[in-house]
Amino acid sequence: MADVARLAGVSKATASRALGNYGAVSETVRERVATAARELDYRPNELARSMNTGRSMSIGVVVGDIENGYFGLAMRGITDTARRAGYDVVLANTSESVEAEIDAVKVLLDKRVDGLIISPASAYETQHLHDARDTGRPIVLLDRRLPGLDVPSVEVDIAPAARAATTALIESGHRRIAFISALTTDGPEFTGLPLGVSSVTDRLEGMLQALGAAGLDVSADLIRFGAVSRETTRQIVRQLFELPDPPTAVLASDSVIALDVLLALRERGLTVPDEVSFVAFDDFSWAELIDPPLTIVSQPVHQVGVTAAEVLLLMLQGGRPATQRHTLVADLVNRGSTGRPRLSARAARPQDAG
Amino acid sequence: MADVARLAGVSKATASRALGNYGAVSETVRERVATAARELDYRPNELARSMNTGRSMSIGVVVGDIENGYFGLAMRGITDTARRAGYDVVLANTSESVEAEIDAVKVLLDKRVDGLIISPASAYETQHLHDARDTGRPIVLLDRRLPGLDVPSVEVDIAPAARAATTALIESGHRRIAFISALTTDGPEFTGLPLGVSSVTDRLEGMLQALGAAGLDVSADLIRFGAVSRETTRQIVRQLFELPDPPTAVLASDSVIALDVLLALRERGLTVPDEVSFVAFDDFSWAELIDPPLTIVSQPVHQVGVTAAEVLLLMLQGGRPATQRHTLVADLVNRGSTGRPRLSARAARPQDAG
DNA sequence: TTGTAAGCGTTATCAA
DNA sequence: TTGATAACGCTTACAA
Repeated sequence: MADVARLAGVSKATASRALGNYGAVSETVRERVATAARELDYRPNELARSMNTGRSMSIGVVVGDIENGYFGLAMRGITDTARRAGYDVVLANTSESVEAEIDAVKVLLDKRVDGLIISPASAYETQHLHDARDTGRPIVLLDRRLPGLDVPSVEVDIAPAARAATTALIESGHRRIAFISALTTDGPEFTGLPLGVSSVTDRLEGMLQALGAAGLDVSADLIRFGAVSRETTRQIVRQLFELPDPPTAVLASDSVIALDVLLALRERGLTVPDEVSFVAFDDFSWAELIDPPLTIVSQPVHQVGVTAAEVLLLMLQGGRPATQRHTLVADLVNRGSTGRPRLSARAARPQDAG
Repeated sequence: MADVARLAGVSKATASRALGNYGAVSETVRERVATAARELDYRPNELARSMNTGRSMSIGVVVGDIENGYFGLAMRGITDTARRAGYDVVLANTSESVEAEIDAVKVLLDKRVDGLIISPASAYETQHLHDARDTGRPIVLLDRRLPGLDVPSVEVDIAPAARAATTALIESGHRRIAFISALTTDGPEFTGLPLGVSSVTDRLEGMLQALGAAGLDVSADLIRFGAVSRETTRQIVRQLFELPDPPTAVLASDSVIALDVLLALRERGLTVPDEVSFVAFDDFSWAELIDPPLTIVSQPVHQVGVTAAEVLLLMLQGGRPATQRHTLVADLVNRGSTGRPRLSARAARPQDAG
């Protein structure tokens, strides 16, 4: 910059004003500086710039697993939206570990990101998020809300769709409906809502509402967590179908689980939807490709990312979002993986396992 | 920092040394400073730190489409590896647009990332990458190499697997084998190798080698580009199967195309593998779930990301990678989507289209 | 409209 | 082992 100023025959301050397009600069000087800059292949040091403007023009995004299609798609919405507004995105992956999240938030804050979009790993350990908010930098929660933390969240209103899906199953005659999630809980047993992740709570809540409305009991043994790998999911499916009174329908909490459950079902020789009805939350490309095409609760995932970025952008400009809870709608898409339960499916088939 | 120094009763320089763990500081002073820092909830300004160390401890990653599972998985490998070494990742998505890429590289460089991992959108327009390299900051190419640019690349050695896949098809009796890619080329017609993206070139080269070795002609009309959306892919499939001599086998260049081709095939009532054999490049979760399970050329995508990060990290530490071209191996996984061609498939079925 | 000088929060240099 | 002081490369008063 000093070189540019010298070549243009002006002071550093004037050159800075000319290149930064602020303050008052005469047209002739502006051009002279521009020419000098081009001549010298000048590139601004955004670090220095950020240091005294106090704005880094970067936002931090903290997600559980970028490898998961859900976050990939949301990420796409975030980056595109942020970029259009001149912001860059610093990505941190936590593997759904709170420790990693704590660390990521710290690092991002130290690097002076202007704001944060976070999909918090836990609703219980949130001190670091309170601290982050207390730095004054805006935070937006992605896909999950936090009861105790007063910051905007962008979510999908999934409970109604979960309820609709469950109700449809009940109306088809299902009485034993299982729910499988990757969420890790204290114990393997379901002990009640809310859970550590609101988006999972909402799914379950919708399901329980439907059950309740139909006067059906909630069987804690059909609500299973910790499906974090193909192997654990397989075990869960095994346990479920070795129950004296096995489920006739299964809800999978996301697309990764859906895949593993479907694989486990097939391994056990259980056909969908004849022996087991199947519904997956989340939107994923192959849902309509497989046989049978999957009944799913579709979510506007890309839009979730876009909206999260928009809300953050608004706050970055000093605005206050009209509401703290931004919800997008989910849709139940009925396809071929759900149908009437058949008696044959109610017989446990433990011997079929591979 | 000044406050911390004051509270600890030392100079700014000493406090900085104590907190930054460098230089010589007595144990007592170190503790005094640490206590003061804790007391004041001191957090370093990494921007200021970066400004005079010249290292931002951030790397930039520029990919075509983070939404694509391939990049999502590679990204996971990159972030995890970088994080372990203390680096953050700034992500830029280009939508495979060279202009966006040029812009992204500029911004990242201005923000002083210490290095770059790029999956270049084009092998033709690379001036910005030469410029980037000339800044002295290390660059590693991901998934694609650039003939004219002397920087390390991390790729999958996919030509042999592509050749093996094609050879297997030929040995099964196939003579008309189509290749469909999303790559956008100058014209719709295939005019020869290399193409603008080396990973696509390699796939095709493997296929052409197999054809050549079997003494088979290369039909330019079976090599199709520009399958950028479900609709264009559908059109390509239509054109292919309305040919007087339609293909009996199709190779899909990646998982997104695979999905769209499969959908288009189904729409036309073409069954796999009875009427059309199908092979997809890329690794994706649902390949073994669908019916028939897909024959694929599997790639260690996560490892590609890890290796790219490792090579960059090495260069960041001043090292020189042993080789400029890092290749990982691909495997042909034979499953159910390939088989012998049947005569019936050779009859064009133009009327089946939706 | 322009220039001077101070400041952003660190680390690097050099002397003590 | 420590401290004073000068960078780092910009922006921002304030004055001219």
